[in-house]
Parts: sequence; structure tokens; C-alpha cells
Amino acid sequence: MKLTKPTPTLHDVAARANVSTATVSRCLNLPDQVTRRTRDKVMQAIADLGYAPNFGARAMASRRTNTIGAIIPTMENAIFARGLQAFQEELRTHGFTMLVASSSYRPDIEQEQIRSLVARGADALLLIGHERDPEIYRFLEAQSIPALIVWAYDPRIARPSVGFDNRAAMHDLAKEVLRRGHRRLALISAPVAMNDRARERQEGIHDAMCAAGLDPRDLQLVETPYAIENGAMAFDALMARQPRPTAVLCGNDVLAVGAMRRARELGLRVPDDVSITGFDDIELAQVVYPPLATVHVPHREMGRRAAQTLIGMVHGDISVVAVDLGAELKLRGSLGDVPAA
Amino acid sequence: MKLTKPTPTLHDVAARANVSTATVSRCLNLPDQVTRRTRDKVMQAIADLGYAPNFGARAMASRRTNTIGAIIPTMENAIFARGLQAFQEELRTHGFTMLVASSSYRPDIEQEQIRSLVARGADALLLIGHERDPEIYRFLEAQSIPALIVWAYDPRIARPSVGFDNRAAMHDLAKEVLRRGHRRLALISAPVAMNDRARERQEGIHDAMCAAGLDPRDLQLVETPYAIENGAMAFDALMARQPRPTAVLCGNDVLAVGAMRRARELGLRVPDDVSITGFDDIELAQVVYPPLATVHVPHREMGRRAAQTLIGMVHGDISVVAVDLGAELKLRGSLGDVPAA
DNA sequence: TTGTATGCGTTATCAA
DNA sequence: TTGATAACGCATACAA
Repeated sequence: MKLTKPTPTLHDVAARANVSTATVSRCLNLPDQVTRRTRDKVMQAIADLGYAPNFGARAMASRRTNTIGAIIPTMENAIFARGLQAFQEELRTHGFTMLVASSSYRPDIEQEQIRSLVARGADALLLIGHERDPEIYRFLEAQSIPALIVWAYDPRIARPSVGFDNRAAMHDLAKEVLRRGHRRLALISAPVAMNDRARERQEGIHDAMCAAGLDPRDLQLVETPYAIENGAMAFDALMARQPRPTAVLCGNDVLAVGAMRRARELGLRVPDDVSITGFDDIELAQVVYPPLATVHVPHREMGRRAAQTLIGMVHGDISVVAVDLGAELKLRGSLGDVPAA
Repeated sequence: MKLTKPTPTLHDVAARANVSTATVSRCLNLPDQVTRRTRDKVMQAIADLGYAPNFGARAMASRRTNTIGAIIPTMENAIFARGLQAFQEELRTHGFTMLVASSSYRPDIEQEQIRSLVARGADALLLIGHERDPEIYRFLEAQSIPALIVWAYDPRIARPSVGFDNRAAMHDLAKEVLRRGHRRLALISAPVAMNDRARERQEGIHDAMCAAGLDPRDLQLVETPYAIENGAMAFDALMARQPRPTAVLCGNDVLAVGAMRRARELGLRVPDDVSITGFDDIELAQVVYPPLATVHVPHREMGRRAAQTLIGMVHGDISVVAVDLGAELKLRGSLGDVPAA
């Protein structure tokens, strides 16, 4: 039978160092308000006991946590990884800690995670995209937890955000595809329900088609969750249709890479037989051959700016609005001219 | 000037519902010990106020959190993503929550995060690999926080773990490479300092070389952090050496994919001119062409088992030891016979 | 079934 | 410079 040795508390440290708990607390938080001698004694006791302050108690007493929560749709692929890394680094330099959770693209789980992070004392939240149950925004309002939206830019929405215009970016890409002579376009998209980024990207293509005198309803569409294998299967489905699209635009690089793999397996040459494009410009885009034409998202810049903005908001900055970082076309080998009929 | 509206507490809810705080607490934790009528009243008040229980206070009062922390070396690539996903899912089904942190492969940051997660009330910890400052293990011991190691199997180490034998797996792969006639081997490895997985993989190659009558010192070695670009640069360096290796083994798939990209850029055919292998079998491995020969790591199984084991440990199960899940060779197109001289 | 009262580990105010 | 002590928000043993 094992006696569970209780984890040491401030009180234990104080006892061992023959000082009051207040002094121990000061050693940790305001070290120069305490004598060198006492401090050494206390630090030694802390080391001996392997003491670590209880975060919950500290948060409760001091009423802040210096913690910012981030909820991303997925960790399974690298889409959000780079931006999150930059976010965390910037946070660290300002003495803040990041708490991450992933929602698997499920609104119900995201809501649960938001509540969980708030309950854990997050001083503020980073969220992807605007669209979610209004009740969540009311909740955050009621808790007075500042929230910042990234990966989207929509000046019509009066909510702090740092991102880029998904619709405009995809519009630019589609325009280039059309300029290359393609007329039969297809889109492999993430499910658009509760995903404003996916929907806006789709609308961007519609815009370009309209501008070129095409009927947006002729866009061949497959919706499927972000995963390489799904991209492959969707590509299969599209290639089985008549007439075959000559350009397959994808909602992100992960789907596009799946499409490219399947193209190779089907014996189709990219871009000679069919062009394929992505969105995001993650590392994957340059690992495949030919390299993937895509839209470059300013991952790191977005992460850094988000951290700075959020810290400002925690400190009461109320002047925050929507910031557009822009996204830039990366034209690479996977996009070519329309094949001769 | 903005009046900061205080976030609602149990007390506020109780007041609004005309009940005691104890009743509100019961509604949340033991719903069937309370009348339907009272419960409705309370729930309404909770909804009206947007109340969320304070995690820290709850943890302090109840002395448990149902939270398990996980610290992974990186989120930048997908190496740990799949396993972590499975880990989280399994945890969820048992009512536990996961807290993730990433250490950027830096021992000092990992240590900081271990303390941070413990301070946040993690009931237990998931860690990658055995090797770290012994002081950390003493700290966890002092705090009586159970820790489980994954991604490694070493029966000589008396510490709970769920993993596989990195050395044996890499040995098997190297043996196959040698069987194919290769004699000039190279290894692109992650830095082995404080990384037992990387070191064991390297030793696995040594083992195979010795068994084949080769001198392990002839293994051409480049150490570089896990990143696609680094794999490419390391490959460059290796191809510049005389004599050139005919097989480049890589410490993981990320490095291998970088090497493959550079091979193509150098005009080298894989595997006709040079063979390349990876380790981990992440999705990336089948996105490149030719598909990457690698070692399949049981990501999901490891994640699931880790969750179950850790929950057992939280509940006081003391019988946990080292579990070997095995890892399996995936021979694919990037590995071929040695080119004719 | 509901309410009262106490303690959880820390910070911060106020005295000493 | 240090020490008592009152919050902080919640769970729970006990009383009603």
C-alpha cells in the first residue's frame, strides 16, 4: 500500500524555511522586496520540496492568468501549425502562455473548448473565422473575454480580426486560371457549413466566373473534409464526370495534394492533362511534383500580429478592428494552359 | 470609459435563482439530487448570466481536474498529430480533457511546460521519449504526478511506457537496405543530444552494418533539425561527398521528403541513382513520388493505449510497465537495389 | 431536497 | 523587511 504523499504547498515551504507564507509568495512574485538571505533560504526549501505554485489558486487570488487560449479546427495537418508557432513565440516574449485546443472542425466541440478555456482562466481567445453560434459571442461578452478572429477579413463584421480576404484571394487565383484558357472548372472544397473561409473561397471562384461571362452554376463541386485521401477520392469523382474539368481548384493544399496523387495514379499528367491548384501554401505545396500553384497565406505574420493585438486587448485596448494582411498568388507548375481539345 | 462587468460566479447564479450556492453547485455536479423545478430555475439563471464555473476554484475545492497534459516536441509537422488525435479522442470518451504544449525540441522549454501543466492541475502527463534531466522525474515524483512515456520502448528502463523499439526497427530497415546490395550508407538524423529516439535509430543502423561486416564509422552522418528544407540541404551535402552514398536513410519522413525533393532538383533518379528511406510513415510518405520506404509507427494505437494506461495510473494503477507495440517496415518505391557501379 | 459553513492554495492589504 | 489575515470561487460534510 502506497501512502500518497501530498503535493507541497506554499505553507509547507514556509514551514521548512521558517518564514510566513506571505514571504514565500513574495520571493516568487516580488523577489526584490525580500532580503537576499531570506530569499536563499526560501528558494532552497522550494527546491528541496519540489514545490510548484498552484495555478488555479494563484489565478483566483490575483485575478489574472497571463494565459491566452487558441482553438484551431485541426492539428492533423500543418495548416495552422506555422501560424500557431509564431503566435506562441510572440506570446512568450511578452510573458504570456498559450493554451491550445483543436475542435476537429466541429462547432459543438469548439463551443465546449471555448468554455473549457475560459473556465481555465484564459484572459483572451484566438479563434479561426467569424462564423459560429451567436450564443458563443454573447457568452464571451458576458464573461468579458476578448476574442480575436484570424484567417478572415471582412470589414462588414465589427469584430477584431487579423487575416486576409479569402474571397478576393481565390478570385485572383480563379481569374488566372480563366486567363489560361480554362473554361471547365471544378472545386474540391471543405464542407461550407459553419466555415466562412471555405464558403468565401467558393464565392471567389463564382465572382471570377461571372466576370468572365460564365455561369457559376457550371462550377463542378465536391465537398469533403480536409484530408489528403479525401482530396484523392474527390478528384476521382470529378474525373468520372462528363465533360471533364480541365482545372481542379482545391479549397486548400491538403486536398490539392491528394488530388495530385490521384492524378498520377490515374495516369493523368499535371498540368498537361489537368491543372490543379491549392490554397494556403503550406510546405506540402513544394514537396509534390510539379510544385503546387496556390495562394500564399501570411501564416507567421498573422500569428505574430494576432499575439500583439490580443495582448493589447487584454490590457484594455478597445480600438481594435479588422486588419487585412493580404494573400498572394503563388503560380507554380501545377497550373498550366488549358489543354488543346 | 468602460465599466468592466465582472464575470458571473456561483454566487450570482444562486442569487438570481433564489437558491443557495450549494444548490447551484449540485445542479452542475449531481443533477439528480435536486428537484426538476429548482434545476430548471437554476439552469435558466446560468444561461441568462452566461455563467461558466471557474476551473481553478473547482479544482482547488474538489482536488482533481480530470485533465491530462501532453507535451510534444513539435506541432510544425504531422509526426505527432495523428497519435495525439487518438489520444485525445480516447481521453474524451472517459471524461478527461487533454492539455497540449509543444517544446520545439528544447529540453529547457519542455521542463518549463511540465511545470506549467502540473501547476495547471494536470492529473498526469504524457511525454515523448525517456531522456530528460533526472531532476524533472524527481519533480514529478515529488508532486506525485504519474507520467507515461510514448514513442520509445526500452525494457531496461523501469518507467511506464507505451511505444516501440526504435533501434530494432531501424535495424530491420537498414538490414533490408544492405540486402539490396547497398554498401555506402548515409544517415540524415535529427540532433541526437537529448533525443533517445534519434540516437537509437542511429544505433540500429550501426547494428545492421556490424552484422554485415561493415564498419559503422563509415556511415556518413549529417545531423539537422526536423524540417523539410533541412532534409534537402543535408542531402546536398551528402551528394557532394566522395564516394557518394548509394542509400540515404533518414531519421524521419520529414527529412526524407526534403531529401527526395532535392534529389529531383539535382536530377538524380530515386531509386535508380540513389535510394532514400524515412521513418514514421506519416501521410507525407505517400504523397511524394516514388512513395517513401519507411518504418510504420503505430500512431493511433499508441495514442489510444497511452490514454487508457494514463487514466489507469490516475486511478492508482501501479502495475504499469513498458509495452512494446512494434513497428513494421513499409517497403516502397524509394528504396531499390544498389545501382550498378 | 435544500441550506450553512468550512477549506482548498494563493495573493494582497495592512500592521508590525 | 516581514507577518497576519481577508478575499478569490467552488465543492462538500453536515445540519435542517
